[in-house]
Amino acid sequence: MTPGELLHRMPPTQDGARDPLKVQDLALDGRAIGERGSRTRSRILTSTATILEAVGINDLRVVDIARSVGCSPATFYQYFRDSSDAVLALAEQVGEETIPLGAEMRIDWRGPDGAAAARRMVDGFVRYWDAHRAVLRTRNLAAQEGDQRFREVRNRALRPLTEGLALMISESPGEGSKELTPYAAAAALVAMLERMAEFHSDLEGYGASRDDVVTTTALIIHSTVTR
Amino acid sequence: MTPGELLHRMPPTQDGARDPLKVQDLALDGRAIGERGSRTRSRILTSTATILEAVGINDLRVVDIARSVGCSPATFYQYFRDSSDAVLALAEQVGEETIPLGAEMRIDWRGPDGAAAARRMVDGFVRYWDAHRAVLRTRNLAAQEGDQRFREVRNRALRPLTEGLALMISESPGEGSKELTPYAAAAALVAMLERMAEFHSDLEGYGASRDDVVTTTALIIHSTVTR
DNA sequence: TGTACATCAGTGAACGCGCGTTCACTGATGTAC
DNA sequence: TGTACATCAGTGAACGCGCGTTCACTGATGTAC
Repeated sequence: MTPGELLHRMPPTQDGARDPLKVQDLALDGRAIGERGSRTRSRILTSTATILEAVGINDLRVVDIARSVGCSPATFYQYFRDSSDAVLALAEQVGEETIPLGAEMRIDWRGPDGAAAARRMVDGFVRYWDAHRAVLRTRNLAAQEGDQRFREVRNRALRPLTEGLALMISESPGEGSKELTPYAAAAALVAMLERMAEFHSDLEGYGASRDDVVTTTALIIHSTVTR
Repeated sequence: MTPGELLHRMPPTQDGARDPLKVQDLALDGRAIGERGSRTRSRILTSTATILEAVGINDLRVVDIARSVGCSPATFYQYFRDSSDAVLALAEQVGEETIPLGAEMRIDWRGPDGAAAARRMVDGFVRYWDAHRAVLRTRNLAAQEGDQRFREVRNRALRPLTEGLALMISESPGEGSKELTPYAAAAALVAMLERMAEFHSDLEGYGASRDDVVTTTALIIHSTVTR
């Protein structure tokens, strides 16, 4: 049973207002969203992702999304404010998936499995990008353009990595790490990691395979964090 | 004397065609650009840069540029195909300025002045970004969106850095650098450098000063290249 | 020095496309009794 | 089991804004003689 269904079966409260915690289950015109509605909503999201991949955010049109879903533009506006709102919802979904990558950082990277753990993290991150390239690219572009909503979604998604790395650096006993500002270094490494994940296939044109990119990136991160 | 003036005083060739090397001095409707015209062209570029800074490329309108220059939109179209064409011209101008940064890489970074040279390079690069933030941001956004013209301009501008770093890594005698793919590592480091230059002021909110960012970034680059 | 001519430079006003968005409506589904 | 009612869901068609772009034109400048 979906949350939508659940809400649907709940009696309205005395003044007709709904539980504020469930406010996300209201359509934008104030209707409650039932099972059928939430299926439509996710079909819209699926189509949005497909079109986004094909044409990019600048040419993403509500009319095209609606056509590809097989509904009227008016239906789209029941669920989303505009096309960027739908993309934001996609970015939020996708953002969740970084959490498992944070697990590699609870291993001691100075230990015998350290370099391998770093490599697993990088490899996982690149695979994550390969799976969601269009949405992640768009999220980052919007964030870079200054859109606060997308910045927050991005920061939240990257937090397991950023904080994991910053912690490692700050706890590092080595002499070399004294000069590093942990948070700045972590931000730098994550920035590098993201760009490599985004563009690794471009580098193949210059003779660096996907594997080379992963190895190289992991090595830089690992050695910076454990120096 | 500007190239425009020079052309202006040249006699037309027999068939009325002009030297193809001077084709950039023709307006888009085929007229030759004289002194007055090239002054107008650069006023348009100046206004474009100002507006770009204020509103970003997505809200950059030909009409607004024209108004701010004090001319008609039709005049704009004498010199540029559209607003992105003007931004491209700006990006080309600004791109030239990375050349001096490449000089720091002709120093031996393993030597006593190595770490300082790396720091000077990073510091110079951050200052370069501070001076041209709006144009560089826009150039990179367009490049990331896949616009080939902007990719080329960006790659050309970064080439002194990318190639300098790749060369250093490939010539490095150290054991650790054997695992690095020089070109991939150079691309990774430059990516990191760019993002730090772009966002260093954002990091101040997290307690990392501009100086911390420069030091940290320089350290990561230096130690990766000389390991 | 003056005049005719070629060429460079700039423009006002409008056309028209493309898309976002909404309105007033019909249809589908669930529930109470 | 049937019927009335409330509520959820979806829509066709159109309005209208905002901007890119162009046309047919006037004005400015330089040059030949």
